[in-house]
Amino acid sequence: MPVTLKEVAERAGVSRSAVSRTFTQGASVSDKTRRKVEKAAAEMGYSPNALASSLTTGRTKLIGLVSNNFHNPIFLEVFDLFTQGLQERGLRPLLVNLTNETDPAHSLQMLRQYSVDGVVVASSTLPPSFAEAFKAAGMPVVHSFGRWSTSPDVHVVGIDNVMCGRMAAAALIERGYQKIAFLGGPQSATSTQDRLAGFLDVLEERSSVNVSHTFAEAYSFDAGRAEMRRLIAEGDVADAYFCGDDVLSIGALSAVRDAGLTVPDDVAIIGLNDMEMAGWQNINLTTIRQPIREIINSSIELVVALINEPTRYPEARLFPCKLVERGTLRALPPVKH
Amino acid sequence: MPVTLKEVAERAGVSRSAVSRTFTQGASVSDKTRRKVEKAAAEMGYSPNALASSLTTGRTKLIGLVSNNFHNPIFLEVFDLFTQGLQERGLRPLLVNLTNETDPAHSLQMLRQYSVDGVVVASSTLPPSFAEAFKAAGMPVVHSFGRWSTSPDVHVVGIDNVMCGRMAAAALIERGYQKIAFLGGPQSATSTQDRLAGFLDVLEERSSVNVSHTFAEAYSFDAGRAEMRRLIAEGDVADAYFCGDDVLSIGALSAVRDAGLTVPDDVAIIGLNDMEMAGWQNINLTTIRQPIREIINSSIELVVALINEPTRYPEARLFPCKLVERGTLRALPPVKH
DNA sequence: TCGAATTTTGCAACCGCTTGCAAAATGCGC
DNA sequence: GCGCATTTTGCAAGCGGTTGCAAAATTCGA
Repeated sequence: MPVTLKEVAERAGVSRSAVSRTFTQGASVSDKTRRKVEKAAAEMGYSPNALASSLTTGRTKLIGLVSNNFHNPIFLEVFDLFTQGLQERGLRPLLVNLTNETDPAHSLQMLRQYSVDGVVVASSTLPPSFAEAFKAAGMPVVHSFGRWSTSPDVHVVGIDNVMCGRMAAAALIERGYQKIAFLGGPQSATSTQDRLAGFLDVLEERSSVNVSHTFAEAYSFDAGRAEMRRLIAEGDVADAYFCGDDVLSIGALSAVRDAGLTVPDDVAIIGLNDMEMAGWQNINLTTIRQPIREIINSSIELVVALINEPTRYPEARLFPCKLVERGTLRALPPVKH
Repeated sequence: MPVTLKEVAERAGVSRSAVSRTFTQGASVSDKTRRKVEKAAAEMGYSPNALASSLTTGRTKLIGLVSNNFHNPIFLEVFDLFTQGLQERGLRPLLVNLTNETDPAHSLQMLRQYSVDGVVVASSTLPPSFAEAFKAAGMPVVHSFGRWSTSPDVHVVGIDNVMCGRMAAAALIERGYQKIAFLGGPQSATSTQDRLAGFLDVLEERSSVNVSHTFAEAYSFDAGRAEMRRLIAEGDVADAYFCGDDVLSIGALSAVRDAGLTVPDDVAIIGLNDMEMAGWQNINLTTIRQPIREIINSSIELVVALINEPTRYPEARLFPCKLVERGTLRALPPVKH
């Protein structure tokens, strides 16, 4: 049904090569034939079949976007930025949903069947084994939101979660909180582990502050709420919590308020991500902003670079995070002179 | 780099056709050669190149998923269900982001270049012209969340928005509200128009109730909040609002509460969608549930059916919605005998 | 205007896989 | 064990493009 190169060639009265060349960047065609071809192509509504050309060029312009976080609102932003960023570069995202998927082999096969040019693994909870498996199969891969310290061979773009943990701890100390806790995401997530490590790193030296930590079962509202309810029921509530991420924070917040406690006076909460919803006035969450847009643009640039330079030396691209002050942490005490 | 059919054939000591046939359903191969081939394939880690085979079969197993709603949390659920549903059937979603896109021609080209087998347009705000353009280009297309009444030629899967408007009106009347309003999404969205039509349909006959309506600029928190603030500032607040969708409702709710009004006593709100977040205890929104899972499964089934039967007579598949009672509407008055 | 240098063009092979067709192999009944 | 029907197999062409190479056309200098 769709019109092919051959038909355009016939109509334009030129060879198939001529048509092919007018549609490939930097090929040698005279203005005259180019015009003939373009005219014919326009008349017939021809556009080249990217898949057919991929056979000979070895490039599909397909980028696999694999993720397992389809319930965290932050991922809407991720998808939006990724798809737009890829489209702007003439690339197409092939989405792979890894929910309930534990074996890299299967996803690898899905991607290989479509010979994607590169893969972006966007997840802070997927183990490094996924990105590593793709890399081992010879695919350019970048792990966005991943941990770089333990997978030195795969390109990572994201933030320094340890440093974020430190930043959260510092913010709480500066504001004078004494009984402080970490309410993390799933313990198996590298992001959780690192945030906790940085957090403890700062706080363990301070003998004056009381530190503790627990984990929620997932980065989700329900998990955050359940864990906070448990803490409240046990009667061991801290003054201030650093929560694993924003959606967890919102869950925790709801539990705190349901218990009749006020925020930030009885219990303070600081999140991480700064997803759109964190700024909604009825949420108004103080949080550490992860620069999603920069991470994603950089991930795209990197995976594209990798396509042309597959043996490129692995790197970690880390972006600084910033504290976004809203209503769930008390204000800084006035500076003394 | 990746291993090809030819290499497997050589290793297994059979012809290329034999290898091809062992990997295609229902082809005739003896057990003996099948075993030989499978052994060789396993040893070499071969998996067939879907794109190459698409050249001859005319099927890419790629389904275009086009949308423009990348900021409405409901779409996370949509993406999750779609990608999982497609994967289960051995299909792959090719995501197309139509944010800021007004011309169907460009998206059409993107889809055609990759010769997708079918397209699902998932949006209640995209004009019917998109789905129609795809259909005109000979692509199997289903418009999920679309309006069927004005595009009788394209397959639509979704809900009856007019009926939902009626349902909302009835719910408000049953509960004895007297001053009632519709706070819609963008006026250009077919979903908004239809919900309003159904709403007015029920209410206009009732001379005792006071009805009005306005529109927010988008289906978004900010738009809902802004519109509700405007209404409050003008001092013309109704007792009960039917909001365009859940995210709009949440925005409106935040404005109501900021103004010191209580919900549902001073102002009641009913949304539409029942996205995950509507059930969060700190939101607790009474809303009309749109059966997303059913809509999406049905959309997938339909687009798959369309692939094999392109001239299939167009149909609209509408799923009933249900009221989900939570905390933003007062309870039903007791039944009188 | 002519010949050499340069650019443009078409041919043909190939990318990885499928499939109609005819030949080869197998199965079956007696 | 034989002849026939049936199944399995390989050949070769083709899907829609790209590209190295050599021939044809153009450009350019003198």
